[in-house]
Amino acid sequence: MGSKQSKYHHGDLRRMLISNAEEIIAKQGLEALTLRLLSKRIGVSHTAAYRHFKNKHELFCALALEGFKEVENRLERLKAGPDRSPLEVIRATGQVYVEFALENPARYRVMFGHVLLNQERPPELRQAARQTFGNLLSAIQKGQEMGLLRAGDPLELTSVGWAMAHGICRLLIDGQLMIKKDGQVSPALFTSNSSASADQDTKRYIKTALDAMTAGLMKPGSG
Amino acid sequence: MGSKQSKYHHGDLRRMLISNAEEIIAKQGLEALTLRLLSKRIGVSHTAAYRHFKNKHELFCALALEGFKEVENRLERLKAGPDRSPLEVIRATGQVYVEFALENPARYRVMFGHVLLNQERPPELRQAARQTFGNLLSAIQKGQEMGLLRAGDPLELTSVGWAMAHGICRLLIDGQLMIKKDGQVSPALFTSNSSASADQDTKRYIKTALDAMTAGLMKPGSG
DNA sequence: AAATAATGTTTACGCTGTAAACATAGCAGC
DNA sequence: GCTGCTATGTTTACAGCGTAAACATTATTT
Repeated sequence: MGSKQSKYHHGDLRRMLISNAEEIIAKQGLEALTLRLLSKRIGVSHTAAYRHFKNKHELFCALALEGFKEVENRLERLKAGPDRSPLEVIRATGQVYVEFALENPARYRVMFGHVLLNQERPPELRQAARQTFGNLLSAIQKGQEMGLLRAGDPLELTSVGWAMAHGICRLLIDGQLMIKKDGQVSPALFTSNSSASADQDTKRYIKTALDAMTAGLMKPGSG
Repeated sequence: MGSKQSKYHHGDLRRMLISNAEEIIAKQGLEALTLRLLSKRIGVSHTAAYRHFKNKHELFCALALEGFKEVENRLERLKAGPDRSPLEVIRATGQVYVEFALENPARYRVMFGHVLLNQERPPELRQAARQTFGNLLSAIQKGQEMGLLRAGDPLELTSVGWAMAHGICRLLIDGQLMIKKDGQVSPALFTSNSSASADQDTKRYIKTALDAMTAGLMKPGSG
């Protein structure tokens, strides 16, 4: 497995495929990722990837898995901090999601879009997704036990919270929200193409959205 | 413009392209829509569409426009009914969105996904989108004036409400939520591919989600 | 050392969007 | 009623895509 130049055998191709794919989708977007371009970029024949992934879908699954690991890392850091109330945890979890999405829009789209859902997902990926979801679930369960949140099936309520956070992420990363320099928020569909969003105001929007999300999950009348 | 058979000139191709495209994405999904298949289906050469649309993007824009008109129709029906409180209007608007999305998933994806945003949108489409958004906006403004909703920039709050409704739609139409026959909700990413969702329980989920959405928009402490 | 497995390349196929050149039909002005 | 113009088709061509099959080379196992 000579890491120098054995010419024929690359030695570390799988790793390279994943990391280069991530760079491509980060810089050029999801649809810019083609197996042929990816291969050319690495300097390998355009079918070499097929020795490591059955098809493009499997590459996507691998990318998604990396993404879930990354999210999990960030959430771990949260849990390592001081103990917090379930409400704070829910909010912080949402924050982590949104931040991750904004920093990795295409990756987020792979993980939570419909791309993966057309075909079968490998068990590791399903496990990773379950674990990520579990973080929010347990916080919500705790919140319900303490009487802070809406009653009912915790899975359902978690899915509701997830939907809200997801909606915020999607609108932001799809560029649907134009947040202008004067602080005005307006849907991009309205406008002509001249995306310019002020970081400061994006933060304000996220704050309001997360406030509304947590408030929506709370037991009515406990605001 | 003989509607019979002039062989060469089709006479009504533009209309046919749009309606057939809608059928394709409704039945086979968004990525099944190719200009070549579409042309073949209509019985016309594979470049004929280019006399009516500059490229595929323009066809998408036309599809989106039809979608916005349809949503607008449904919202009109709402306004034609008895007067309602802003909160009821907001809720009903969300309901219309979610129902439309569930009935027209691929169309919804065209309208609100990132597909359209990479390239310039024609003015009519922007206007239609603005009008659709305006429905929610005016309800929210009214609700703010009446002191029912969170204070602050109405555009921002509307975008928050929109994000929540959008999140619900996306999770549902992307098949991210497995709503099982026993009423259990769980993310599809967890599971193996065997989608079976019970209609009844989907309705229950939507109800909870819309409850949470409206509650999230309300002024804290007025629950 | 020989056999086998892992990992790469070459070639080929049918699909895609779309540009360019050409063909036909309908309409305007004389 | 002929002539040209414009709208709307078709044909041909090209580059890029995912991926299957056959082949080549290197690594590993026996």
